[in-house]
Amino acid sequence: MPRGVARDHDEKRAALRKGAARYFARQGYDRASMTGAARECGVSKALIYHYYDRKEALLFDILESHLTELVEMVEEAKDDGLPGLIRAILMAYADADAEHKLQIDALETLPPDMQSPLIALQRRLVVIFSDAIREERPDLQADRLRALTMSVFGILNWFYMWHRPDKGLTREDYAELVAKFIDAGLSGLPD
Amino acid sequence: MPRGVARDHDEKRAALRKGAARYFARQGYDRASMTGAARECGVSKALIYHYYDRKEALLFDILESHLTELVEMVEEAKDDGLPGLIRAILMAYADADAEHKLQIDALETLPPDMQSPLIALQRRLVVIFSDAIREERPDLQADRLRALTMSVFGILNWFYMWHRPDKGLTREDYAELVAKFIDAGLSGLPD
DNA sequence: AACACTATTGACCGCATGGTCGGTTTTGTG
DNA sequence: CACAAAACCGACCATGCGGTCAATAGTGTT
Repeated sequence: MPRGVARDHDEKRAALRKGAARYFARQGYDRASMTGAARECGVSKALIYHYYDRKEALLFDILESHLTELVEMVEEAKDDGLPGLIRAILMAYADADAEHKLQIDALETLPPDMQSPLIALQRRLVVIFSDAIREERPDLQADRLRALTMSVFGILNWFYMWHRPDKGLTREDYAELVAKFIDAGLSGLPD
Repeated sequence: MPRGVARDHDEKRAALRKGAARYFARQGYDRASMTGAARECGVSKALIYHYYDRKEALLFDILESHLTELVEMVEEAKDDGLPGLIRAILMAYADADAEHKLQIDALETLPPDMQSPLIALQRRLVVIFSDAIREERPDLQADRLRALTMSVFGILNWFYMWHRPDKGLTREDYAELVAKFIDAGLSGLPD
């Protein structure tokens, strides 16, 4: 047996993921070209096609590894209650704004069979949050629980759209503020 | 003077806007082709270029007329307090999910000089909401006020991502629920 | 050292897309 | 009615893109 993949194969792939994610998020996945992604990573386009056989495969890898990490972090914070979850997810985005943006607006460009495992990961996040909310308000009907859960995700997912790291509240401060806001909203809700 | 534009010129343009918006939102603006938009509207591609000289001009018109309408409706509800605003904006989206989706994820594809008037319209919405929130909580510091305002927009803007018209709460029910949630959140917030 | 496979590249291809053009039909105006 | 411009179309063009290929350089294994 002559030789396997290089020892740094995984690191190389991770570097491509990171660079491509940054570039994809900046340009928008559809407008972003593979040539551009290659330039951003400092390699040739053909090399990317050595690691990934399609543009979609690269996007899939970016999203899957991001979501997997997210699920892990959130699962660890599962027992800290809703404020803990909010903090955990906002912190997990800290160095992954690009990946997060892609998750939101490029996932649907993938064909259905590539989407579904990613949607399954998203759903795990939703369930964890939903459970935490139900813990605070066990009296909520199912459709209201769902609506409130999605509202919380709205707050969280919108964050990267307006937050500028060098201006206004820090991530930590925002996590604290919004956790209190949501807590107060849930416990103050009539019914 | 031989003849001006047709009497139904504006209606034709509006129909193109509507059809194109639907198609653009479904496919994603970047993936959507002008040929496809033309097919959706039942006209030839060349005809669209008779009304709009670039793809971007069509998108701009869609977004501008949507945002203008939105600002109008929200301005009318200005004095109904935050719950009234929330209801107004959710209702305004009712037949404009496509336009709304485009506003969120295609605005940035426009060149800066086309973006800025649209951003100015968005900013008017933000100011109105921000004022309404300040009315409830005059004690909030500027950066917290901003953070909470954007959180409210997060909730509202995320709505179209998860809501299915034929399932779960109606728009009205959701507007009511989320208005109470936000109200409770604001008034329950310490400091 | 010899080998076999990986890592890496620049040049290339086919195709879809945004946009144009020349033309025909329709219609308001004098 | 005449006629000029608007309304509308099918065919066309140039460009940029995703993806391929043939070839070279590098490296772990025997």
